[in-house]
Amino acid sequence: MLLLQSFYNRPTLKVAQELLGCFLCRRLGEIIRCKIVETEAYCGSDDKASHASKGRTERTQVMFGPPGYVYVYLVYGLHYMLNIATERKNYPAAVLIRAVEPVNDIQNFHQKEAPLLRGGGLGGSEVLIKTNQPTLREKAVDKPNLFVANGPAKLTKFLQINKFLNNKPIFTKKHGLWIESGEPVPPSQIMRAPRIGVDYAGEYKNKLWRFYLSPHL
DNA sequence: CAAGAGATCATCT
DNA sequence: GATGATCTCTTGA
Repeated sequence: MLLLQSFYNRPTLKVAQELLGCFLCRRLGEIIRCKIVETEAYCGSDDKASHASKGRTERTQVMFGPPGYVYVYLVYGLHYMLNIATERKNYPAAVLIRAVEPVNDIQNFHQKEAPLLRGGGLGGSEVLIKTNQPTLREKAVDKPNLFVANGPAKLTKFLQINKFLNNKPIFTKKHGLWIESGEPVPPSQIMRAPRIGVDYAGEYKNKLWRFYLSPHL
């Protein structure tokens, strides 16, 4: 079932958790369906880790807009991040999608990306996969689905998400990017942790606003 | 393994 | 002019 705008018009911490287990869908010729396994919440102007803490700017206006709109921006000059605005208009908040697992057999499409799995490093979200261990490398070859998109920049690259999707609604299939509900995840399966890369955020750096499902290898 | 650096640019001061 | 809501590769123990 397609998630409608009302789904996103709720407290961001709740939306971030309920997105786990849902399916991020992208139409690129075929439809690629990916299970969402890691998210982060960015809540309000007081949240020093949030772009919105600097006030309303051209870049951050999406976060201040109505719920259910896509916020895509470039970090470190090369990586796109995928966020979805949450809560009411004028309350700046969003959920960052940090990791997904393609449901399709990725060998069937995206043949350009597949070679990266063979030789390249793994990296990715530190909680999901701990780096370059040979055993994990072998599993990556064996189960590429778990590794192609286990990081916020890796998933946007894999799904070809860039600035063209900025400010587009995700509660319709019109723009080729939408989210479908999945089996509800029991609260006991949801892990919490501090958000990544926000050491500058004062007291907010310690907030446990990152949510993920335990990796299954 | 852990730690560090490089890549590279839109955005904001 | 500085700075990242990152990833990958290299180095060195």
